[in-house]
Amino acid sequence: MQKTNLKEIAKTLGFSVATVSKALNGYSDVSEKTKKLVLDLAEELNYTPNSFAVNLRTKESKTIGVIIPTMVHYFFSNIIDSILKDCEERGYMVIIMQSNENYELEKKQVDLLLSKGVDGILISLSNKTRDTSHLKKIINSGIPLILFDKIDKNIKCSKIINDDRKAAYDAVCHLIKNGNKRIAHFRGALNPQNSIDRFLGYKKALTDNNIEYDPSLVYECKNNNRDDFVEGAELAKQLMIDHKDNVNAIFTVNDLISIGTLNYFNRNNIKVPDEIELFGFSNWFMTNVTTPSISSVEQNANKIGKKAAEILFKELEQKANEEEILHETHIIETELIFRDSTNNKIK
Amino acid sequence: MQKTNLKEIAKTLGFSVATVSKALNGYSDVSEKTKKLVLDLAEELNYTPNSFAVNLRTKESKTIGVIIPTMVHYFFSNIIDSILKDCEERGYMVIIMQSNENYELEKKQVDLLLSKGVDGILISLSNKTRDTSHLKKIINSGIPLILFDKIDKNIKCSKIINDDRKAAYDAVCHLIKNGNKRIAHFRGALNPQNSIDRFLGYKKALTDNNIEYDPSLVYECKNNNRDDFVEGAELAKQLMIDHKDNVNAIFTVNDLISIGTLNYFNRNNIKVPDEIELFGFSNWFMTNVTTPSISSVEQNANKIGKKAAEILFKELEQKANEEEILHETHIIETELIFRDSTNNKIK
DNA sequence: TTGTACGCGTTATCAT
DNA sequence: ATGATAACGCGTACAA
Repeated sequence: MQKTNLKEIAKTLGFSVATVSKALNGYSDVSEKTKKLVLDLAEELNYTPNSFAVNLRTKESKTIGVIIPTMVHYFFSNIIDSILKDCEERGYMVIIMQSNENYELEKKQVDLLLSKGVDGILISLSNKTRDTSHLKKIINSGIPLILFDKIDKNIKCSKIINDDRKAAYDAVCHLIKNGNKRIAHFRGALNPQNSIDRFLGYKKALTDNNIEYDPSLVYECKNNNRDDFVEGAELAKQLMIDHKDNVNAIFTVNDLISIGTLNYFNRNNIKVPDEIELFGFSNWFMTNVTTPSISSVEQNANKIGKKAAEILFKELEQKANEEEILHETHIIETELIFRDSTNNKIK
Repeated sequence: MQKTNLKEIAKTLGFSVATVSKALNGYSDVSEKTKKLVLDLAEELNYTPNSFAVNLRTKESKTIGVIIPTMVHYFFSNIIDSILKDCEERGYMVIIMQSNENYELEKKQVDLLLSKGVDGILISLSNKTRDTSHLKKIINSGIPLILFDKIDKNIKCSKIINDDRKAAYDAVCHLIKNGNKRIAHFRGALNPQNSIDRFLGYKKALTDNNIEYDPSLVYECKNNNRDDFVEGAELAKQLMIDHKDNVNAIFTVNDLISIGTLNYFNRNNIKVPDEIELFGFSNWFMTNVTTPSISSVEQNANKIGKKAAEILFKELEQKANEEEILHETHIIETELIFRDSTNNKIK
């Protein structure tokens, strides 16, 4: 079964290509009879327009591009999940690329997407991205760009983020309200903005509550992803060596580190939350099933993805209508999820 | 900065469009001088060919489509990960769609991909897919189709799979060699082929070792994904009620169920592996960090993705050369990973 | 209501 | 070595 085209249909029906095209696209200036004739034959021949030609003609591809650091991560895969669903409903397709936290790759991928003629681009920047010329290139091309989660504040485009600093602040305040004064922080690497913001939230919570900030209680996790578990356990061990009886709680930059930490405590008979409380970040579903379950921060990844898509389509429409495009920064609310790794008398 | 095209370059340089095109595409019949002239100007103007036009002309899009049941799953996200990497290297883009285990959606997505003019399609079928007319449509369109993991044996195309039955067989044989005779199986839902095959492997291992198959030792997990943890714990509880002192080991259809099961045992002071041994499936990284760690089956998701891409590109090339396309079924080897939830004296 | 004719940007053939 | 021209399949302004 070969693909038919307008010419074929026109020829067998004795009409012109133009009439057939109009009939198929629901133009009003075509008689009901011929319209039906055309539609029926098109149906029968299983006609689908050649998108290459349509793209060339209309200059849009009904395709958007997404660049993320990695796919193999529950946070990002959830974001992608909702982006896909949203785009699907609107008849758009999604091209996904992974930067692998590699700036050069990210740059190359932007070029690829641009050359491919996508209608819009969503990016969560790699940790190594400093230079943003590639982003400016997108904007100069007149293609809507939305940054999410890992953003650059100086780029003139819409952004969808969590308020990491506030979320961390709230989590640590909860630990403080529980009566803890010596609160450690297993922070992320030094560069990523999220990691910085969570650290700053932690610090501010302390000072706002008149607790002296003690740098020796802050440990840095350098690894990524899967190794976080191991590093969480190692840091827990080190923390016990350094501060044994002088620490009441830990706030970790992500859940896997928390789980690693918990694992160390469980193995060494250190009672959570009685001897030490634990607060994670991201509300990965596994935190709900550890023993004890771990309190964490829900980031609402699905909402981030959904909002990102929503704003993109809004800008696409504004562009089509030649309206002015006003960029927005949306802050997706986070929630504290209280579980058994913290005392929760006061909420 | 507006997009330039061949006409622009040709005009400002005083050449014809044809010459410019040739120069850019490295044809030999163009003088070095003009070649350099063209390339320099193209560079300066930041020329990139309009892919819509290229697609229309060459009839290929350098884009492939992938349909999977869900993105939010470590197995699939790992497969996607390696597909993306492979395609990237070859300058191809990847459109990803999620069927959400919904047949109607899967069918619609195939149509979308076809209408979009992708050069090839990779699919892992939804559990509900019985009718395969949409797959035949792909084949009739002359577009290479590769099925992976969740396949339909009757479709004439290349396939990449694990040998689930053998993997399950091997795992259960290991449990038997450890001296266990009463081995339970927490199987998956009744429909999916993987779940059936793992069950059959379990059963065959028993009979091959002269152990009577006892249906009351087989429990069905009906849930998907995240709830598997909870169901694993519930089934463990039920198993203890039903067979308390008359069961030595459990083989579960996936790791999350194993983890749920382990969690129940840990909470109830049932020693793994001393009182009961546990074998999972998929080698999710979390099995390595539970206490005790859980023996599991490595499926080599990355190899599956990589091989799927490799075969696709091979067929693409064969098609381009008008060679005959011979479909292959590749079985990606699995490995037993022995950890602390089983006794491993004999391997 | 229908058809003619052109253009979208590129590649490829065939002259020159 | 270079260029004129057709073609890919479609949409649309304009003429009929």
